[in-house]
Amino acid sequence: MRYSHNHKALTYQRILKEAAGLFRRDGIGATGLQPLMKSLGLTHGGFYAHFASKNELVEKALQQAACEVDGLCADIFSQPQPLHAFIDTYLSQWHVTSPHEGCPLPTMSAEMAQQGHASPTTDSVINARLGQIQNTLPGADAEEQSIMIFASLVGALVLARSTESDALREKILDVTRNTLKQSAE
Amino acid sequence: MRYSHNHKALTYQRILKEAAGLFRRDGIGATGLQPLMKSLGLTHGGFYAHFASKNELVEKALQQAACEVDGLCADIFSQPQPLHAFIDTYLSQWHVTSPHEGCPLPTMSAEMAQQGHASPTTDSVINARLGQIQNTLPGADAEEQSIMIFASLVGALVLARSTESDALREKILDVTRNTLKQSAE
DNA sequence: TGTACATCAGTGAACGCGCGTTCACTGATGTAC
DNA sequence: TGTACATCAGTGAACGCGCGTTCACTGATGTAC
Repeated sequence: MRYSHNHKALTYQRILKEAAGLFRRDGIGATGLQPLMKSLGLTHGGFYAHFASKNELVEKALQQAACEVDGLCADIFSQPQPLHAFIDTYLSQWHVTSPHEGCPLPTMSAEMAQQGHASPTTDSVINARLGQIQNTLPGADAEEQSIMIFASLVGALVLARSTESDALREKILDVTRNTLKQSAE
Repeated sequence: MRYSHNHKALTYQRILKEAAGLFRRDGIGATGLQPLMKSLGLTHGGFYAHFASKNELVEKALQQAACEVDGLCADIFSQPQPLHAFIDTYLSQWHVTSPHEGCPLPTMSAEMAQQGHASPTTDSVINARLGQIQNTLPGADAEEQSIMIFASLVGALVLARSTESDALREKILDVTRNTLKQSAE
């Protein structure tokens, strides 16, 4: 082989990682394969040595983003993260201004659904988040509570990212954060 | 003048209405001006007799969508709609499958924010919905409650539209609907 | 009433551009002898 | 150790296409005489 035995696998991962970021930050449709490959110092023709089509990349990038966020949500020792920490992270300034590193549901999955390319990965990402929240809840209605909490988090994040006024954005984040945390005691 | 004195104004409104629907259903980037004009039986060149650019249309279409939804939310006698009715409408099967007629926040505003084209209209749409909910609430913390309720609605709608599994979608909608309605007594 | 003219909403070809995709090619490498 | 060869990740020109935008134009109309 021309390069080290895992050179191609490394390039594949670099493409995946970059795409997962750009798709979430700029949108899938707004991210061209040409600029994507160029940002990695490669030419666009080589893309098809790694993926059959842009659609395949989109699917794989969603999985990649899901894994990144899974890792981000689990703490260092793979213990369930306390609920208040998850809430703080999900509604942080960082998450609002860093969609390229954040939850792919309000960005990639929403656009994929709009284009009629729903993916089972989306459901598994939703279920992963719900399960993660559920694990921190004691009661019998933990599943219902987890859905309410996560829907609030997603909605507040979407609204916060859409607002132009800093005051309105802060109010949405603060109120949602505080209400969720105090209702969880 | 060539046509009736308000012919141009009518065409303007037809473009606006069609765009407000397509932008919400397919996305702004995925909606071309050529297909848009063609779907009205017009040619694309005439577009610029009505709007200076696609960006101007986007801004005006967001306002149009906001007005449509305002009208949809207010009841016939312009009385505030009962909260439970608003919740039922926002989380209805109809709203999930008819983004072209629904709230422009999870569709247009989210994409506009992603593209760096935040609009004051978005903030006013958010404030309008919050105010509408607030009017149905008695307590002193009506503002906080309205934010929590609306964030939950937006999040549940975004998640429901993204899911592939009917069961998961129904569960998200049902749980959010029921929990919000019973917590509002 | 009949004719000439000015208006202007809408036409459609053309512009440069970036898109996703294809493909004949390159050239640095590991392998075989 | 030295040379010839096969491999194959990456190159870059080219494809047809649709995009947003421009512009010289058409032709049905209301108005003026």
